[in-house]
This record gives sequence, C-alpha cells and structure tokens, in this order.
Amino acid sequence: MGDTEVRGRVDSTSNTVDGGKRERILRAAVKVFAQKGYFGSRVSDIAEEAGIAYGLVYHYFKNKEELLLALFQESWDLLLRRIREVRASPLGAREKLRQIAAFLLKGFRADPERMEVLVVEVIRSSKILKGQTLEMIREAFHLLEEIVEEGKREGVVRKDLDSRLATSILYGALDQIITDWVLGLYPRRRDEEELALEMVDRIILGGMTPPART
Amino acid sequence: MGDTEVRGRVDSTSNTVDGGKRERILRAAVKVFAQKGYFGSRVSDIAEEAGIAYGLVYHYFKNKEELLLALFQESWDLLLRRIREVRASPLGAREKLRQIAAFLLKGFRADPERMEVLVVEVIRSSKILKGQTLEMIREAFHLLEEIVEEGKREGVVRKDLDSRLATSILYGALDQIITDWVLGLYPRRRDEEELALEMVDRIILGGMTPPART
DNA sequence: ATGCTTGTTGATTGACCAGTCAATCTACCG
DNA sequence: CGGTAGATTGACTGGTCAATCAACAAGCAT
Repeated sequence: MGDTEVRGRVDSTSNTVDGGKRERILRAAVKVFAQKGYFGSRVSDIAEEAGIAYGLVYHYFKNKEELLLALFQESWDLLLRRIREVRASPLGAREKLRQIAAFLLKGFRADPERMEVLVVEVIRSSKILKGQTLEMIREAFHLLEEIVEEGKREGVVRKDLDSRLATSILYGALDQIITDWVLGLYPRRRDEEELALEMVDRIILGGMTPPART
Repeated sequence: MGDTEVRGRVDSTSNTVDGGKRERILRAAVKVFAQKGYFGSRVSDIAEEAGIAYGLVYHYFKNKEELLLALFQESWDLLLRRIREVRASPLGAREKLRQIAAFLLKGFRADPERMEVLVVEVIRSSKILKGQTLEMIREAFHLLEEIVEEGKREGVVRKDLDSRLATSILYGALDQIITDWVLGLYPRRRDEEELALEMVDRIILGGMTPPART
C-alpha cells in the first residue's frame, strides 16, 4: 500500500543519499500515531521509530501537523483513485459500491495502523482538517453519491432515497466496522472482513434496492 | 438534557454555597471541548467559560482527563437509559430500533455541542477510554444487539444476519450522519433530522427485514 | 466565639516538547 | 581539488499549560 516514493529532491538527478527517508518518516508516523494518537505522540518518538535524528523530520516536513496531513492525503488519495477507477468500470452500481466497501474493509487487513490513523485521528478532527483536506473528503463522498444516483437510473436503487444520506449511511457503516476492529471491542473471527462485507451488502446495499414488485 | 445534579457533597446535608458549580464546569467543558477539541482546550478556558477560578476545577475533578470522562459517562448514561427504556417497552423490534435512532438524531438538535464532543472527541481518545468507559460502550452495543435478536424471533429481521455487525452498521450510520452535521460537510436542510431518520429507517431497518415472499 | 470542614482564589512551579539552528557530513560538479 | 547544495545531527530555547498550594472565605456545629 502506498509505495509511491516522494523524494526530498523532486528531480531525479543527483541525490544518492536520502534513501527514501521521507517514506521512512511517514511510515514511522503511521505507527506512532496509531499507538499513541496524534497529540500523544512526540516528534521525537517518530524520529526514533524512523531511526533518524530529530531535526531531520523538519527537513522533510514543515511541522507535526503537516506530517499528519501528508499521511491523510496520501491514504485518502489512494481511496479516491480506487473510487474513480471503480466508477469508470462497466460494473453495475450495486457491484461498484460493493467493490468500494471491499476496498475499505480489505484495506484494514493490509495496513491496520494506517486505517486506524485515518479513521480515528484524521476524519474526526474537524479542527485539523483544512480546505484542501476537507475538499478531498467531499470529493470521495460526492463520487459515491454519483454512483448511488447511477443506481437509481439503473433501477437498482430506490428512487425515494436521498443519495447524500444514503452515501453517509454506507460510509458510516464501514467506518464503524473498522472502528470496532481498531478499538478491539470484539474478538475478531476468521473471515471477519468477508463476513462484514457480506453484511454490509445484505443490509445496506440490499436496503437500497427497490422492494420486489408484488 | 442531563440536568441530574451531582454535587461536590454527595449527602444533601449542609452545603448551601457551591450553587451547582460542578454542573457549571461540566457545561463549560462541553462548550469549550466542542469548540477547540479536547487537546486544544486549556483548563483555564473552561474555568473562564464557567466563570470560576482556575483552581476550582481541580476541586471538583481530579484532572482534565476526568472531566472528559465524566462528560462521556454522563451523556452515554443517558443513551443507555433510553435504550433500556425502549427495550423494555412493548413495541416491535423495528420500532424500537427506530426510536433509538430518533433519540440520537434528535439529541443532536437538543444539544449539538454535547453530541459533537461525544462523537468527535471521545472515540478519538480510544487511548483515554478506560475499562469503565469501554464497558459502557459495550453495553449499549450489546443491548442493541439483543433488540436485533428479538427482531429475528419476531420475524422482522432476516435470520442470516450477524446481529453484532448489524448493530455496528446501524450505529455507524447514525454516528456518521451526526459527524456530517458536526463537520458542516453539507448545508443542513430544514427537517434534516426527520429526513435522516426516514432514510436510516428505509435503508437499514428496511434492509434488515426478510425479503418479501415471492 | 471557636474551631472544623468545605469552597474558592489565582499566582507559582515544574515538566514537557515543538521547532530552531549552527555545525558537520555527503555527494556531485566544473 | 574547492565549492556548493542538500542531508543529517542533536543540543538548546522559548513558550505553553496542567497541576499544586498557601491563603482566605463561608457555612456549620458545639
């Protein structure tokens, strides 16, 4: 997940030192933020986890907040990409939504700590979210909303639903399932992700489809 | 909402001074936390908002964290009470779930700042949530789960659903809707709460009911 | 009155930590 | 080489703020 190397130096000339330090810092930040939360984490913790000197963090990032923002943008961008990709695919609307749900739920298995930071630290911090960031969230929701609209046109989604609220309901359900996992509220079963996906499909996607003609 | 007076002195003898200072502090904390977030709030902000001296906060609460905890417990206790009340009522399972959903969504209208702190700040501090607190969350979820089980027995909920996940899906949807409102992601419409309730009912509660016999 | 308990005050303390900076190092270039 | 530009280091600083505390007030009991 997220192996896009973004170097200190943008042009590919010179620079043999560095060795992807920026990436190292980001990965360390994910780990530390996930463990202690954003405010509970010291920049020195991150530096230590990354195995670099304290000051170097400030060579790559303006400050602690930028670090969290970069983290969010990188991860959310991945989600956005996937949503766009699915949206453009020739699948039916319901299957599209299912694919996106799967991406989020599987994403947790792939990189739980990153998901924890995303879900727990970033999305809820309206005080941190700035224009750029809010815009990315809005866009994801907007794209999902369009898929719901598409579903209405296809006849697989009830026309008496508010697409925006339907989108929030779907996203919220997924977010909560991941939060449950993060908080360790319940013992995880094997195939937990598959089961969760199935339940979301049955309840929410099922709940969106028009009632069978009688 | 939440007018249960809890005095510094527990027994009702003596104590004519005080004048509900503890309550004042709690209400001030709700306001300040909602505005600036837990970590962004200074204890002095809360004291100021409450119109009392800095040190007095520490007369009523062990520390800043206890304040957040007390806030959470007070509010969550209200939710728990309501869930128990509804659960014990003679309503059908689907109507029970609807009532609880309504309580949460209307609760936002009644005291948006309190809901904001609950939804945004508390979950975020999974690192702060201690045994006692986690237990309360678990209990609420457990009660909801039992109502879902009840629905299965009544035949208004599909038997092929995992009750626990169904519960998380319902709660998550509600939580997200409130989060949307808190973040101001969308312009609020009039009757937003009613519409939201209706959508949750159609999609999720509807999605839980067994498919019509063909 | 006298003393005890609880309430109330706000200045002070002490810890903590984000961010800076001057120094050193590494690589590359002409 | 000698020079330049970025990379890397970690000690230090300055500000912030949670928590303490000593002093004073208010109510109550005897």
